[in-house]
Amino acid sequence: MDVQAVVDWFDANARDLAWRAPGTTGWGVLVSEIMLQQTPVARVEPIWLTWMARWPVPSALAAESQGEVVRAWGKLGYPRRALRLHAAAGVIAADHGDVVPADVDTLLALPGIGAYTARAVAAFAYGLRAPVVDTNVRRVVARSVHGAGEAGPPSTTRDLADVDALLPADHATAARASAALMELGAVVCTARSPRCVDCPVLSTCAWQRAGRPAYTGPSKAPQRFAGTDRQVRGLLLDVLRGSAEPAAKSRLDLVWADSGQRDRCLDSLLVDGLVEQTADGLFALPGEH
DNA sequence: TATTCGTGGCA
DNA sequence: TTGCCAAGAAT
Repeated sequence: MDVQAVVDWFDANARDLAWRAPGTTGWGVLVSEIMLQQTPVARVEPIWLTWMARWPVPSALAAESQGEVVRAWGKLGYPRRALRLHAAAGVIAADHGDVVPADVDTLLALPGIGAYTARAVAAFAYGLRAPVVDTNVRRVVARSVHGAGEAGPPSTTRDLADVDALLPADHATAARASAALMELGAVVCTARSPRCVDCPVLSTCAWQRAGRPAYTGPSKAPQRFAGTDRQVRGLLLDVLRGSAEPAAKSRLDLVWADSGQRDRCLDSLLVDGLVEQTADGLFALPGEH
């Protein structure tokens, strides 16, 4: 595919996202990438702005209690991300001079940072050539290169190689291309109702040339939520987020009727370190009592 | 490799 | 109304 065409399109059409503002630090990029995992841009932006004002450097976040960080995470979802980011900030402050590393392998060693986030930070914060593979890029490659309606099951090794083959040699342009491919998937080459009329690589798209065939690969497991432990954990944690003082179990019991599931979920929150029990048997966010 | 882990908007 | 989807990581 013609990656340069995507970069040119990006130059003219990039969204004006808060973390793309000139002067955003590696820390700012890292926080944005963690928050954006499985979470829409619109929900992240206000929280990110709050965090940057409150904790402008890793050591500032690391000095905060876990509970306060979980509370400030609000309803972004997957609150273990907040705990892991807090832990990563501690390592960055202690071992890396309070500066987010630029090296992919060093980033990968930090809690909560995986194959995507490590390369996203290297590319977007430091302008390095690193194949950034997220759900958007996987879809763009599946369509424009492989002619498939959507990406098949992820394979880090194969996905990285696919994107690596597309990136130009020099760091700055490659980093720009990584951002451009993601943006194309997020704005034009979307999962449903792709806006192909606006696509900068329409003329060379393998999926388009094949007549936009429907996806034929294995179907992904349906993503349920209602009635799951995820929902119950969310309800339990929401009580503690909204409470300045530790709460009695009787208060937590109100959020879900099934006591077996309720207790199992509370226990898993304790195991995860998202909730702590005080000496007098009450429940609270960690480190706040 | 397949599951688990929140939350909410939208077609 | 409800299933699908949203810049994944850890296990």
